[in-house]
Amino acid sequence: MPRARLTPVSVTEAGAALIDEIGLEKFSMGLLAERLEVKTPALYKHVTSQADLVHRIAVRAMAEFADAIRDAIQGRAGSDALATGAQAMRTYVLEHPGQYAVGDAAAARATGPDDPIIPAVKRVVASWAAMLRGYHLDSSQEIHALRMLRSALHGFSTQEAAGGFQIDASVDNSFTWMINFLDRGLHDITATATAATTTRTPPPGGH
Amino acid sequence: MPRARLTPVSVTEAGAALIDEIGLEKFSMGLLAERLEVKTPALYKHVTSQADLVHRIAVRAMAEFADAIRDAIQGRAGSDALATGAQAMRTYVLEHPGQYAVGDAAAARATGPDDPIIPAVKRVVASWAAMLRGYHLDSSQEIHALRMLRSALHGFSTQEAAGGFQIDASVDNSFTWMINFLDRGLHDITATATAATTTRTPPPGGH
DNA sequence: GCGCATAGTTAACGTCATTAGCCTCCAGTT
DNA sequence: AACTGGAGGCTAATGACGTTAACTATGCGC
Repeated sequence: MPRARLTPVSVTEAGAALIDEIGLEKFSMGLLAERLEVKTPALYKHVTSQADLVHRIAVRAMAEFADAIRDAIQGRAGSDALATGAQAMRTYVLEHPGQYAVGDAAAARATGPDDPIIPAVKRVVASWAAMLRGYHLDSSQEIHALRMLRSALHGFSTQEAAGGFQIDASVDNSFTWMINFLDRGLHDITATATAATTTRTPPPGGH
Repeated sequence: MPRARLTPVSVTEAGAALIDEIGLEKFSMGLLAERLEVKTPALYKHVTSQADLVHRIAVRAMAEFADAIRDAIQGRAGSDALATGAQAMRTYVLEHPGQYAVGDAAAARATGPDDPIIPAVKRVVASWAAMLRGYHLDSSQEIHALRMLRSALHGFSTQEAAGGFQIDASVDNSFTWMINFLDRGLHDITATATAATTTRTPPPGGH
């Protein structure tokens, strides 16, 4: 049995892959050790606890997620940036459901400003904010549009990943429909920018 | 120590309350037994396993959730029904985060058509569908609008419940803003019903 | 008052996270 | 090439938790 096989990074990577395959509930140190062809206690030479390992996975996941969103939006603007970024998010969640779930949970209960997941979360928010800038929203509405976008994309992606959409046909169509809906609405806000912002905009007279 | 104190229902109710307080991760049979002033194995006289108990909690939660949505929408239509139903959902999730999470998870992996959670899920969907009918959408778009609505409301509520919105100020405003945005968009679809449905509707000429 | 079905109890087992203590391999020194 | 020290892996043990088995006691129907 040769030495120097595992490192904190390699353990984290293997854990990330495993958590995508079997989910956080079934994830265990024993399973990960087995996959690494090592006995369970060996893992503790590289991570201090299961909680520590999961947090490392979360940080790594959020960083990769931030990269994916940034790369998708890069060089695009407006509707194009929205559609591409949204698809990138959906793809990431579908391909890495466990990592996304863990990253999202860790971000929500991030301890302090020194938690290494915070920069990654900030990069995600910055990407979405940059994307929204293409719609020239009133600055007072940006925070609301951002939260709506996060909510809609997060909700759709996680429900799809969890198998929450019964008729699996046309989920693609539903997603693009939603993106079109959001895009149209964001454009209309800009178009009616001088009207009241907190009350409903009257429907346009016709097409 | 008198007899005949616990029942499957009372155990489920106590479990539901506990899971809201401490979350699914920290939930354990030992803690629930302690709260019921009983030793752990006593619970197994009323539920067959922890998985069984959690599933009972899920079914109960989904039924109560369905009731809340139905009651909120009852007797209302259009924008009013949307706003009230959405607030009812948000309130339920914020007040019962553990139960909602468990119910949602159970619904996603519902085994067969004989799973008792299915009727409850169907009632929820029926309520949303009835609400959407007030917007007179093209029938081909209903499924997409429904999924978008579920995604947005689910995403917003769960992220808020998890503490995912950093600046906690104005979360109320963000929610009503989102509801207004969705309402406006749904009205606009109806107004431009004869135009192409899968491509973006051109922005209205002006206000 | 008597029995018995049932709710609850104690004891025990298996699994998992975690820790302690040992062992062994290999890098760098000589 | 032998020496050594530290790092990485292993076995054994502990404690929490889910679960089962076997026992006990209680209160309802006769």
